[in-house]
Amino acid sequence: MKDLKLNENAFLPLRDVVFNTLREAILRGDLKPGERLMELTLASKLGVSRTPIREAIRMLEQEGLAVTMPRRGAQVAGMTEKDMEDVLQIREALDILAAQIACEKITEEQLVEVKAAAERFRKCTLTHDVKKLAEADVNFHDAIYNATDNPKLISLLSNLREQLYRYRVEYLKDESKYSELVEEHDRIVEGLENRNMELLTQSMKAHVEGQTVAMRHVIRDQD
Amino acid sequence: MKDLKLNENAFLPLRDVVFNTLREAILRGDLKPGERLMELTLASKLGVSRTPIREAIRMLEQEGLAVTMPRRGAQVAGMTEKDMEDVLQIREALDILAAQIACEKITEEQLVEVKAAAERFRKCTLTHDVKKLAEADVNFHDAIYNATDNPKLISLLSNLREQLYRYRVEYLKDESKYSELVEEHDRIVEGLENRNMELLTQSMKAHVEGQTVAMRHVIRDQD
DNA sequence: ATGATTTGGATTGTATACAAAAAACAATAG
DNA sequence: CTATTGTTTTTTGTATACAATCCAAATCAT
Repeated sequence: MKDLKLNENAFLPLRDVVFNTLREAILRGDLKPGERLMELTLASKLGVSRTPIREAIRMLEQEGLAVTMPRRGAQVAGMTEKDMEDVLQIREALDILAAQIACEKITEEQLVEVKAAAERFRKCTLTHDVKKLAEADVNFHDAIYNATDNPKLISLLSNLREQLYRYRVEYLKDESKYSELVEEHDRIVEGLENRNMELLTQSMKAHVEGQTVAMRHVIRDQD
Repeated sequence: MKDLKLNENAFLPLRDVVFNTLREAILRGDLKPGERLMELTLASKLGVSRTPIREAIRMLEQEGLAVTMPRRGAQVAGMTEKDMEDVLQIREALDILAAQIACEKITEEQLVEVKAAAERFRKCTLTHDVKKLAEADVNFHDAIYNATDNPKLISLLSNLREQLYRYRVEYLKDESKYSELVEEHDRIVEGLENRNMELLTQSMKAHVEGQTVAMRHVIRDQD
């Protein structure tokens, strides 16, 4: 386990601060799958008592980032290839759903935001800054999610993305796919702009399927 | 708040027992939307300390059954018509997804189970026992979910169903729709049996859309 | 009266103490 | 040397104590 340090924010209860800290540590890989989350250890590392640690663990558990066996404590949840496939399958369906809802409901303002995000993404493909690129991609999809006006769907999708996060950045390292991604984004924007549900559904489907294939590839290579 | 009593199970940690108890109380309406979940009150009602109560609340929170404002405690989450629509929209997409996956993966054994559940449902429509009927319907859909071999999808769908639960039983009280429901189930079974993805998708879509309309009706009537 | 302010009680947040279970270790018998 | 039992240590589960915050009623000034 790498050193952990509290992401301090004086206004949030400690359980939330601890939750965010652990969540990020898990996502960035500082806490590895299978690693035990021992209350006393974490408590002393983060300089708090066991109480907020325990509450944070209960929260991580429900997010799918930790698993606990009663009386044996919690561990960082592992992500097998199968798990990843399962998540991708769900995300594919919901990403398409989000696009379809957005197609009907998106406002001019929101469309502008989607376009801006697509443009930022395009620019980032030129700078070779993978971190920024990933962020731009997230923004693009979030802009579409937001247009659904369905908070439950939005939070579900962001939870799914979270679970995929560990492999996400990897697949964005393949620069040969950049132009393809930009084109896919453009087609999605076109679909939204013209309220062309058919085109939009097809292009979003192609986009997420492409990502699915790419990530599957990344996972295979790692093992 | 109606009287609460611990669903005692000596092997589970108290937090889980409390969680189940509160979850069921919320779903059956004993704890009403907006009702405060006060730690000390619940603790004394259930005869435990605040610690397991707090942990259970963190879990309910992540399930969407409770909402908490920092330093102000938790309340039972309300379900507006809008919330319900949002959940139904998601469930529709995922139910169809589940059917499509099942169509490819379902085993003979699992198919037998689906058929049996459909038959049990049909029988229940004759007895006018709404509770049993609801249970049979749950079994039918669970049998399909199980065939997806995707645990994350299964647990997501059962969480969504949970959120709809309060209105579920209501819509099953309209006996005039029973024959329609039975027919829809039959078509779904037919689709699975013949591995006819097109038919299956259509019939599942019709089925969940029908439920959506019925529930929307129920909600409107209540307000 | 009305509005600001103080103050007491209620409630949540955090730390800690103690109990119970599990894990690690050591000792002994085979 | 292995297996088994008993003992110690570690770790989780639960209760409780104390601190910080919030809320509402009472008080005070205008």
